Amino acid sequence: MARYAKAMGHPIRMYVLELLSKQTCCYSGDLSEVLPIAKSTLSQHLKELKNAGLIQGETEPPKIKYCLNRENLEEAKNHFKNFFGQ
Amino acid sequence: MARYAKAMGHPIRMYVLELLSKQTCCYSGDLSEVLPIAKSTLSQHLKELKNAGLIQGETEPPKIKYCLNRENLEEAKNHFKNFFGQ
DNA sequence: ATTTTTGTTCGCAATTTTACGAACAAATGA
DNA sequence: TCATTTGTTCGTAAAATTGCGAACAAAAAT
Repeated sequence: MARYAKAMGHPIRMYVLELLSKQTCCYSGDLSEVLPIAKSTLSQHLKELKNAGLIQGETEPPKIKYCLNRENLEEAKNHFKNFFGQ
Repeated sequence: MARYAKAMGHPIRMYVLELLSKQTCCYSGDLSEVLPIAKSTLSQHLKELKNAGLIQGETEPPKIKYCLNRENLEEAKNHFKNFFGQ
């Protein structure tokens, strides 16, 4: 759970997650246009979200389509639900 | 929300929070006995949890009784609930 | 064949986090 | 009064995080 929380513990990453929870998928290029950070920085944040298992990237050359990792997100959800209580 | 998540993003801090959610309150001395870290390190983690608004310490000389900050925890809960959906 | 688009990786620097022990402060107990 | 208990703060060190631009790679478009 701490691992999930840690990944969620940055505004940029939280922004990405919330966006994805609203529109199923997105391209990192779209994010890059909106977010006030360098492409390389965004790439790192996406990598962290991926490593934490919260998102997954489907390569769709030359772009990459990012989606939530529903399975792990469900697991995370249950952890948080359990902790906070209902 | 990222702020709450960040505070929850460390195993020691998560351990403290889960303990407090099970037994309403505890003394940091009790934690110190169980956790494999120095007192000063524990003190720092508790301070972070306090700064994030997740716990509060009631001074009960010479000890300090720590409890969850129910109000803020409720706020955090709602954020997570909202994010994860139900 | 080149150029463009898209995104990653590589160095690098600055900052933050994590952790420790020593020193300190406050209240209690002998 | 002096020692003990409890916890914080300080200084320090190592590691991780955050962020950038430059260089790179792969596919698409011209």
